[in-house]
Amino acid sequence: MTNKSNANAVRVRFAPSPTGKLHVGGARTAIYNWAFARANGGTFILRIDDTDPTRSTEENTQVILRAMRWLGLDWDEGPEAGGDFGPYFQTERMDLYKQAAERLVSEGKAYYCFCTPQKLAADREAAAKRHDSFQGYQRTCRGIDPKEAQARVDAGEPYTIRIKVPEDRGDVVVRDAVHGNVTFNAKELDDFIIFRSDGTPTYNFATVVDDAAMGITHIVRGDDHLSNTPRQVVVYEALGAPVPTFAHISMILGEDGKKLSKRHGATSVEEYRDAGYLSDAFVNYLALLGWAPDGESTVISRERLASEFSLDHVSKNPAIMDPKKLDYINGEYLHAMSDQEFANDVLVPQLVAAGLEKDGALSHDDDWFLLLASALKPRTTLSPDVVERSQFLYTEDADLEYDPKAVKKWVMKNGALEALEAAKTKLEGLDSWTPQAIEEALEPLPEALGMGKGKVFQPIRVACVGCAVSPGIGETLALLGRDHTLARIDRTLETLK
RNA sequence: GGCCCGUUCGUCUAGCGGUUUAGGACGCCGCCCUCUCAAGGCGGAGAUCACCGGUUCGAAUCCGGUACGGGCUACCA
Repeated sequence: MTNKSNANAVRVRFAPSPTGKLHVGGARTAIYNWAFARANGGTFILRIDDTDPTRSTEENTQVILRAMRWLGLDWDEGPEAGGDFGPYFQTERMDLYKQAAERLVSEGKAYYCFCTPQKLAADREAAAKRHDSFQGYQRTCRGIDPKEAQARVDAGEPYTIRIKVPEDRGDVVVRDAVHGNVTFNAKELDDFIIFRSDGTPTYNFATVVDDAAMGITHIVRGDDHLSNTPRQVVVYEALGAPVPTFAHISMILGEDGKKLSKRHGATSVEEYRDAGYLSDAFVNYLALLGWAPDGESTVISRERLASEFSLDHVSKNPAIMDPKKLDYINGEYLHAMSDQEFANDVLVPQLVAAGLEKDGALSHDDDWFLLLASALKPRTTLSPDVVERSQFLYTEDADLEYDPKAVKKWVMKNGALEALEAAKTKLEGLDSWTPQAIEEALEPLPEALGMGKGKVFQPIRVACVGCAVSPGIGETLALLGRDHTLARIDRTLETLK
């Protein structure tokens, strides 16, 4: 038994803020974290960063957990899973942040600041007016004697806590698995606030305290955080914690190349689920939006993703979401299913959801659903597609609506009457009502009538389906059943006479 | 304003100094199959590798600059 040494064990985390639903960008970040953990035999942690009490809700947390489960991204530590590094909600870790901040103050690595928001705004404005290249905090309170500061705090004066960026820190090099080394000069970093006057930690502080405490080794997150990373590195150093490796991944954009938003249509994971996308296909598409194991693969299994994923093949530039390709991949997954799987997992549930079938009291036997599944599967891109294509099988003969164009093109033509009558005669005499039997019965008709195949089969199709599109004529009529088929042919013949 | 990041077919990408007339996939177009629609098979169009310089015998690949796009610079995350 070979055990990876503990020191090298990969620990990654996905830390969404429950300020909204899980959107596609977040989902991809989660997928990369998950895949990286799995590919390296590491631990995948889910942490809820709910330090913003005004925007975080319990409902959003539940939506995120549900989305994660639907995506199939199982987490080893986190809400519901537990773990040795909990709690996994930041709101339950408030004491930790306070202790950490106060420890830094006592060690002289952070200090109390009494500047009012008004003063800060005025300073900023003045710096801008001077065209000062540095427009951050002017370090007004940095020089206050610690004893005096403590006295003011004790006297009840409002304060924040700011990190003390070391004067001589020089270049801060962020080690990034996607971007390589990114160098920042510490001089450009101001002494930013790590603890607010209301007693809550800021993101750049809380996230570092947690990532350090949880032993996170690789931070995979959106590249909107790259510019903040040197600040976080300073916090790691103040805390005396090892600095993890980073991997900043790009944004996902809408078709117009702009940030994904409502006007692009679906942006949340659950919207895609509800639209009928398969979890595997969705994960597949998102994983390959910014990562490629090679130049060839388009369809990649979850297993391959979980074994081959690596950070150094993650692309640096933003990716535009392509709904057409997502549809294609979804179709690939659908078509790869067996007829039985398709019937059980896609067809019947969709028919039930649409109200055409009743769960537990299906109107047809297994063979019928299997036949319908085989007929519809190659024609399905999104699961709900099956409903519309099955509709003609669930409509009363008398209520079937006919597409006027199809009728005009195929039924109101010379020969259609003869074709329908001949088909009727053939079908009436059939003793086996299977696709094969039906096709064999109809197959000689075109020649016998001296007509093209389309001229014969299309009127039958339109008569029985109501439109010019359906699976093969044998399958279509077999599914419809003899009685309905003949009734519909009769009804059409009626109108022709 | 300052700092940081990015830029290969319409889109996702392969490419890590010579094997490249830049490969694959989606989409698009055409053909085949065919009773319709799909699926499937075959083929095609589509990228002066953002631009300008430099390094090199040789650059999409390395370096510099420019342009354009994005991020950060908050008591948001």
